[in-house]
Amino acid sequence: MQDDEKKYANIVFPIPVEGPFSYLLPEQLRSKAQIGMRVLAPFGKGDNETEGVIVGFPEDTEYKELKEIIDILDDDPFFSEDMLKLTKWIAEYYFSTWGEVLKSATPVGINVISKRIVKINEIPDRDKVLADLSKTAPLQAQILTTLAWEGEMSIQKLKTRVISHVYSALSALENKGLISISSQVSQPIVKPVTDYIVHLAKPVSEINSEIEKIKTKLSKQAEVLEILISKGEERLLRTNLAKLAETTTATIKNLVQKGLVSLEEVEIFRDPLEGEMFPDSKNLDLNPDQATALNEITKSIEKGTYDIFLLYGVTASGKTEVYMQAIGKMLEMGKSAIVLVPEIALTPQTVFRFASRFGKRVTVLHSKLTPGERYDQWRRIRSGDADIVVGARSAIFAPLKNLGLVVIDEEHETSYKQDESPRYHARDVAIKRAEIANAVVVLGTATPSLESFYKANRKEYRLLTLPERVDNAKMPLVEVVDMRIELMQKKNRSIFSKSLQEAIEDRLAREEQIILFLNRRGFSTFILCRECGYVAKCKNCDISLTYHSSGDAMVCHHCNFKEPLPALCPSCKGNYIRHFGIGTQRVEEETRKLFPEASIDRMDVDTTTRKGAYKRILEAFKEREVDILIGTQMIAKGLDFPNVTLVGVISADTALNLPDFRAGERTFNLLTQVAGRSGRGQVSGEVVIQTYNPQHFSILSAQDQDYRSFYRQEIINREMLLYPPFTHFARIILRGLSEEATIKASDVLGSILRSYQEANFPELEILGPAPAPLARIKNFYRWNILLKSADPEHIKGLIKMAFAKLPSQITKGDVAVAIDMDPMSVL
DNA sequence: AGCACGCCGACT
DNA sequence: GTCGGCGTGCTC
Repeated sequence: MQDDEKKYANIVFPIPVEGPFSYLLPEQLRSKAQIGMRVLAPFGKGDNETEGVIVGFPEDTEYKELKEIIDILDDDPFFSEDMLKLTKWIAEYYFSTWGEVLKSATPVGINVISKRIVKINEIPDRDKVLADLSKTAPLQAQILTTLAWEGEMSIQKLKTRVISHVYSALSALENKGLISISSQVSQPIVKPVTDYIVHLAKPVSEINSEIEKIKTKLSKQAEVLEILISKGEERLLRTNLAKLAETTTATIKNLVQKGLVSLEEVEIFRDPLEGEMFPDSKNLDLNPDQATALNEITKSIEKGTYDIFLLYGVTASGKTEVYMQAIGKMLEMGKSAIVLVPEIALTPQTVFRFASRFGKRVTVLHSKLTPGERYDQWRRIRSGDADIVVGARSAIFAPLKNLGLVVIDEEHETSYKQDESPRYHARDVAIKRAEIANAVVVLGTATPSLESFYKANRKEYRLLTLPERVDNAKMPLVEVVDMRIELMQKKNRSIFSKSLQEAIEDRLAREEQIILFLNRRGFSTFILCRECGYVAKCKNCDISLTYHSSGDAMVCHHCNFKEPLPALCPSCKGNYIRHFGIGTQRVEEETRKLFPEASIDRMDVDTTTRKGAYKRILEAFKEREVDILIGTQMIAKGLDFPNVTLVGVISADTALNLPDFRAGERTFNLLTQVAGRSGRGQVSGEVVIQTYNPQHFSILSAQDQDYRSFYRQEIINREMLLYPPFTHFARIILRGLSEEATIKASDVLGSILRSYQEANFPELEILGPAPAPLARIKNFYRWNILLKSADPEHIKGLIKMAFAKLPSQITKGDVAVAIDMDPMSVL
């Protein structure tokens, strides 16, 4: 299209209303405007200056009174056409809007933020006006008083400071001429940072004689010059040079003024890996299975065709080495790669391996980065300076050009699903992105999700198998201990079975390391009065409180509500309040009691809140300063410590009894993953799993480390009950502070859905409405409606119809409705 | 989401 | 008559 034909532009905004909206493109912006650029445009009743994205240039529009785009914010498109296509697909599949998906695909802090500013006008007799107002309109008086103090403030701030419903009062005040309201745009929070490279401005001989002159009186200046000479061609940044000479940049400024050095301005990229050392690493030798897998992947890469591989390799089978060598091939072909890892697995270990192999071409993206770091890495990726991205879920939106490979490590991990809107699954988004870019996807795991293995069996994915551990390491021997027998027959009331206790003693004697795993933090799981049966519950949630020995408090694991442990039963005033069930704190205490000579550490959410704590604990364990590491699922995954030869699972039952269709899968995954931490080195490993359900197939399959056996049984269950992968679910969650309103809204929505379903989608099944298994969280009542169909298009169709014109009865009483497509759980 | 408009009970 | 609480509807 010719520039002068680009009269209109279609814009999407980050609002929950589906656009796009058409605007007039002023003549001076027509040559610059391109699809994917961000713009500023007046939007809504108050013409608020809002940031949006150009998604098209329509030739014509039905709208008569178009507004004009104010400005274009980018010099080249911020979103590529591929990325626009991908985000549009996400919006449609996961019931979000295009604009909202684009927003969540943008690094935080770079948006312009538009605010409505309220300003108090000059009022001749302010005190009198205020006094009159406080009699007739106290709210207006309150707002005016607040503004008199502050001068001006945003409506947002006013809402939090005074009351949330301020609009009618504001318009009344505006009509009286007491205040004025205007729109104000603030610049992005994060900006590029610059620094200066310091050059010698004169020949070295002249500088040397200058050094002689100033050596005694201006020793720091002389030192700076000496360092510069010694570094020769190396480009030194002003801040680094000052640090080296143990001085400030003022010293360098003086040298500039004397004409001895000159400064060259350069842009700095804030680097999350700054200051860390990564020794070079070379490709390792592959065993035959690894070589076959790599060969298959490489063939697809070379053909440049869209292909999906499921790399099913047992724990410690060397999947990462396969990924890295595949990436190596990719780089040779001038293409780029994304490696997605679960947030929890983004340990220094993973980053270390990639950075050692690929150096500065690697960048990391995860939630712990500062906005500045994230923004800069984003730009490094855009410029092609970094072409390998290792990151958590949202790194799937990294703006790589010429994408050739996407690796999803631990593809079964539920943390790949975002639990707020847009509720996308990064694995499925990755597959879509690869399809658009004609790239190769590698899904790696020791315990494939039922969905992925099913697709591999149906040849939708290509299955690659690594059945052996690398370096001839053996799979660990797993013993399952029946804790019922332990109690009934052996009269053992300890949290440790005889087997586990003996195994620990044995390893301690041999100076090998031990991991004890329990997927529940805190000290106990619930607090009960033995006289009247009272159980301490959270006052905000429908959940019993967990006792934490640190701080001697009862804590809610959902909302973090804390309460001191009562001395007497609050219900019957008896003094038989006791706590039951075990958490990691209790395990730590019992372990210390039983093995006083051992060095013990614990790793869970409670011990890793401080920055760097995570790294410190793992570092100490790696250096073998710690014999026994106790932890939650944080230690179940990805850790590679060759000296660990025993893993003890204190209780395998925590996830098993949850009322969720993935309970069995989750239990098998967790047990297999944690068992995989044992015996990764030369000495073979052992695992002891304690359980009250020793006959359950999830536990028996985990004992044999036999995924296929687990799959064969679980897939039968899924087929019988028509659960995924045989169907798709959409879960509609209704949430409200009033139980009555929540139930009412659920009923209304349920019957609307049913009426459309019967007429249009007879095979689609509607379950509920019913209270969610966690029926109250943080004071909100929760009700579920589940839609189930083999065809996700039917679910989409039904939801579209039912939500096209929602009666007000649903949102009345502040009931919020959320739709979760392909939910990870129904809790 | 964010904002304005319009309806209606409560209070001057 | 206003005021302000609350539901309704629109945003190029």
